Amino acid sequence: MPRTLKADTTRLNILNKAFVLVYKNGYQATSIDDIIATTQVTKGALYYHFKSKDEMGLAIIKEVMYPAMHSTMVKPLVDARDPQDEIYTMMKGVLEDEHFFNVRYGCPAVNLIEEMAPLNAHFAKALKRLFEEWKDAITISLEEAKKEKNVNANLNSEQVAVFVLSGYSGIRNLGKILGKSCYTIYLEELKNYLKTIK
Amino acid sequence: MPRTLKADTTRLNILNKAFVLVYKNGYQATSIDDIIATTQVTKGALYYHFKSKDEMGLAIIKEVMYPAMHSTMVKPLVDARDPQDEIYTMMKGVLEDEHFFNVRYGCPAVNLIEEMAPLNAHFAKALKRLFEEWKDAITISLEEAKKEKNVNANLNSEQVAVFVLSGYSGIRNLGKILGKSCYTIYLEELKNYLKTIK
DNA sequence: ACTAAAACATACTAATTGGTATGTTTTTTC
DNA sequence: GAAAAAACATACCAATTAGTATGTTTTAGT
Repeated sequence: MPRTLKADTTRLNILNKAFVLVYKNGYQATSIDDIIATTQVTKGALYYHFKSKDEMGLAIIKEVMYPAMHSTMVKPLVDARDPQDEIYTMMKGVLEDEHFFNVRYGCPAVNLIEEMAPLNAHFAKALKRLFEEWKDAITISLEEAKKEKNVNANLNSEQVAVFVLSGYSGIRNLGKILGKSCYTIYLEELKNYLKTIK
Repeated sequence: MPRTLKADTTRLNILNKAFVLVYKNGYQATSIDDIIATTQVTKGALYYHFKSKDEMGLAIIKEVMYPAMHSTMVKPLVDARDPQDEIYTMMKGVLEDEHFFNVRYGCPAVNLIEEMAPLNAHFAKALKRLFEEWKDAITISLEEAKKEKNVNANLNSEQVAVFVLSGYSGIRNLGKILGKSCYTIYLEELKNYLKTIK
């Protein structure tokens, strides 16, 4: 449990650098030694802040991934007046953000689901929370749009949300083998699809 | 290079058992020792058939995954007369096949793309071939349907194919955290989407 | 300034990793 | 049936793994 500002800085330094390593190489392929090498933090310090690698991994999900995903994926949909437009814009923004993410390495959360969900129930639960919130944001925005007659009244909002999420997760995966061009193709067809729920 | 029938049997035994281990635990998390333990094949025999773990991994993709995916995903679309129907049926069949695949562990090929595409160019290339062929099968079936006026004439077939593939890959990922129910939801909305390309 | 806890540092460990060196046994070929 | 090659078996190895034991230094509270 960190108290001092310095300790907090150390903890965040570990979390952020470890996040990047895990993002690029996978969780299991990132060793504690890799992390202490790139953070310049000693093993004693690391194990003072986290009692195991898995605890650190969970902290990465909750303290690094969650806030990042929330602000880029969930927030843009809150109070959406025109979900079709806003879902597309959000998706385009996420896929074109090359600051945090890039085509080659996909999406940190999708990667971690793929690798760790079957192996670690705690990871699965934390990652599920991430995507449930995103799904709910889409669902709610569609339900609101229904009231304002901006989308088809007999639309199954949650069904559409799951469909959109699956597209995102999948194109992040395909991007790794097909390259960035498939993002553009996907976005074009997403646009077409969103038109049809009017 | 195997010659005898017995040697071929050993090789295939390794490949099939290793495939299952990799499918369930990931490639990097599956050790050579794990493989020799479950196959009852000694290390000497294994390294007689494959000169490295990566060579074995490539053989798994080409000799186990490729044929399996081809028969369940590509073949059903060849000579498709009504692609909307056949794409849906194929997808339903793939997602409901619990013999080879299951929700918890996702799709072997998707898993491997996620884990290995950024780390190993040979893996990426072999996996790309798999999905390119699947994509082409969908594209061609749609182009044929255009001629017979079964789908919209100004449809971008490849774009639809990429969109469908992304949905598949994504729902395999989401299935790991949301469980089997999301397969059903996804299939329902896929059906809706496919109606719109008429 | 003193003390206790917090924060970090160093040196280790036992287990596991992919791979190899050096065998023996089994088949094939002539 | 003998020689050669193919197929397999055993014992090892250096490197890496997550984690720990045992320190020292820094900070906070009085």
